[in-house]
Amino acid sequence: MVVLEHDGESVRERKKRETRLALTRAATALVAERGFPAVTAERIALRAGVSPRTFFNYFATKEDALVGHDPQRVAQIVDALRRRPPSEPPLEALRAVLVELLPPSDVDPAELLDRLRVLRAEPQLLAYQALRFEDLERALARALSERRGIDPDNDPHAALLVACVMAAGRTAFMAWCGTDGREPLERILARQFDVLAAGLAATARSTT
Amino acid sequence: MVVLEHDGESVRERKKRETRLALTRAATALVAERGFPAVTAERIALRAGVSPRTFFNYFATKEDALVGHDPQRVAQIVDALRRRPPSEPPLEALRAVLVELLPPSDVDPAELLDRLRVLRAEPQLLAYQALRFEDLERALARALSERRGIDPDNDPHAALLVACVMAAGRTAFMAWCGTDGREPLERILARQFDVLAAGLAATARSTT
DNA sequence: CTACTTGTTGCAGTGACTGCAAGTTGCGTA
DNA sequence: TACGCAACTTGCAGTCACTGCAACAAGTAG
Repeated sequence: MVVLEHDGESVRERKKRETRLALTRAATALVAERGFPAVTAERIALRAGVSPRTFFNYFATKEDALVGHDPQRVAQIVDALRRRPPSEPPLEALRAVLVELLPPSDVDPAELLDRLRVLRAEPQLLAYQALRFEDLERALARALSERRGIDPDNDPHAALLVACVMAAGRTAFMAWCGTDGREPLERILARQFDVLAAGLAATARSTT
Repeated sequence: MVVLEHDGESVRERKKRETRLALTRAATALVAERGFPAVTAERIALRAGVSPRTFFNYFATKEDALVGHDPQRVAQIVDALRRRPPSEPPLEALRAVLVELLPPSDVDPAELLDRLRVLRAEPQLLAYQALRFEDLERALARALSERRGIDPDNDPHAALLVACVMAAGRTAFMAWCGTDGREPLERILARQFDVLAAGLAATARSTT
């Protein structure tokens, strides 16, 4: 149970962060024990030591407590993509940006693993995570189309490329979870990008 | 408003099919008018001329009335994949199966387009659709891993390949919707597969 | 026409989620 | 240190998604 450092924060900020963390921990533990549908928001709140109403001050949905979203993060990644040199091939630009920024740095890896394990077992949560990934996917596709000067709403090439890249991200997270975190996420992510870059046709033929 | 042929069906079967169709049509129209969150299950039922309770006899969730799932379909596609010759490269096998079986044949294309347009505008529905696609994705990844004799729960290669293939499917549907159905879905789908097969790296460099 | 099966409906109940109107608590200021 | 503002927590009442159950209606097979 690692508590990451956060200096220069007020008492208020610390309390909020603690409550938020307590809620996601409670949610993760309860869902691991009983399964997502059997866990009520009320129970999560009580285990975390706050009122049921407060739960919804922190998370808009039960799913949010487990998946966790961060609009800033999307903006950060898209900005990084925009700052890449225009001459760089899109796949390389995406790779550079995502390998650096996709692995969360502000979360304890052990807890992230716990949450991923729960996620993998609960279809409902997986769908919710897909929604979050799709936010990023759309934003990236838009940025990429603009970069190439094509109408973002009708650019199947960019859409496909970005979707494949996000697939690399998703599968890397899952594979990382499969190794129980023993192999660093960055390396797995890099390997998935290698597979993509080498061309799926070629890779698919080999038996690994 | 095309009503497809269905012969040899009993009165019961016809009524059920009609009610189901009325419900999805009502749902599509209402959501197009007011947006998904503003539409209640009750209103959908009333517009379709059935009681609110009956709505939930047909669909487990509000989303289902718009996205529509079909477990048989997943099984059908996976079976088709299993019947492919083992020597065939995975990407080609997937392509052959999906180009033939992914475009729905039992739905009026105009209504499908309506639903896709609504889908594209509503994040919540998009997420639900992602869940449905993920069902298929998981099943295909499993079949592919088994075919190659690898543990299905830890085969990032297969997971990535299938995810990319499903991305081709998803983006093809969206691009088809973007052309208002003027270009046949099969052709767009085939083109997305061409992009995949040619290797993303190469394609991404070109400017279309 | 009768017995059986299948589908519809209303009702009551649970739980997710929201807006509102109090309280509490941290924090800058006099 | 006491005051007042702003932010956070809480309870309450309400809406809506969704479910199980039991009565009822309608199609079906003999």
